[in-house]
Amino acid sequence: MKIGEAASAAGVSAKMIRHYEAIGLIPFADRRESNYRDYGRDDVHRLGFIRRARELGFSIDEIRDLLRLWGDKSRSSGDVKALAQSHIADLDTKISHLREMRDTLSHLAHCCDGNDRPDCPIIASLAGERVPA
Amino acid sequence: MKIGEAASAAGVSAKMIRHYEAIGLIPFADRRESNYRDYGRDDVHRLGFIRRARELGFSIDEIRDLLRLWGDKSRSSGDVKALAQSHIADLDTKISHLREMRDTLSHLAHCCDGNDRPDCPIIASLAGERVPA
DNA sequence: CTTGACCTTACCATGATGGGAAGGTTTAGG
DNA sequence: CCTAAACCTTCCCATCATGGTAAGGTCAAG
Repeated sequence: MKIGEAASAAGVSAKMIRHYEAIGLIPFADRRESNYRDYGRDDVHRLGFIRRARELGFSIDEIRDLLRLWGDKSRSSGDVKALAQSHIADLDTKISHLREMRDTLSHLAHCCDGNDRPDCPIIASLAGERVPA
Repeated sequence: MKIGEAASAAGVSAKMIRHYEAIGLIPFADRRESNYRDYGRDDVHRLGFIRRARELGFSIDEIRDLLRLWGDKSRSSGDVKALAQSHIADLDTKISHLREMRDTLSHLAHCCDGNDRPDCPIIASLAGERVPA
C-alpha cells in the first residue's frame, strides 16, 4: 500500500505519516524499488491508533507512551489509566481557563449596550477601568 | 522608562514588548542616545490593555482591532460587542471540543480497572475496538 | 507515449512565547 | 576612577502539530 492509500485508510494525511516517521513515532517504512514507502495492515492500524489518540487530545509524547503500552503485553492497566487521568487533568485545566475567559467576557458583553454610541464596558475593562460586577 | 520597567509596570515581558513593536501592534518606541527604547505612561497603558486582552484569549489580530476601537472616539459599542461575541463563540467551540475529549476519556478511564492486569478499555478503544457505553 | 496522479525530499509558515549568544550601556559600590 | 552587575541591543533558534509549495522522480490509464 502506498502512502496515500494508507493515509486515507487510517484517516491521517500523508504529510503526517512522514512526519510521524521522522520523529520516530512509527518505524521507518519499507521502501519499494521506486523508493516509495510501502505500508501494510499493521501500519494502518498503528496510524489509526495515533489518530484516535490525537482526537482525544493526547500529545505526541503521550502517544509515544501509549503506543509502548499498547505493544507491551505485560502492561498494567493502572499505568494506562494514570496516563489518561493526567491528561484528563490537563484538559480540565484548559477548560477552566477557557471558561473563566468566556465568563468574564460574557459578563462584559452583557453589560454592553451594543449600539452606535462609543461607551463600552468591554473597552473600559481592557483599558484597566474597574467595571461594576 | 526603560523597557524592563515598562515591562514590569504593564505586566508583560520585555521580550514581548519588542515583539509587539516588530509586528506593529504598538508604535516604534522612542530611543535614547544609548539606543535604549524609552517608554512613557501612555505606552504602559497600551501594553496593559494588550495584556488584559491576551488574558481574555483575544488573538493578536483581534487585539489590533480592539486597539483601533479603543482609540476611535466615534466607535460604536456595537462593533466592540460584535468582536467580543465572535470571540466568545470561538471560546465556546474550543470548550466543547475539550469537553468532548474529556468526557470520552473520562468514561473510558472509568471503565478501566487500573490494576496490574493488561486488559484496558482505554487501549482497546484507541486500538479501534468498540468499547461498550 | 503522453498525461495526470501519485510519490520523493527539502524548505518555509503558522501563533505567541521563551531561550540564548554576542556585544554595548548604565549604575552602584569600593 | 574602575569594575562588576544589571540592564539593554539585535539576531537566531525552539516550541507543537500541521499544512503549503517547489522541484523532481514514478506509475497507471488512455
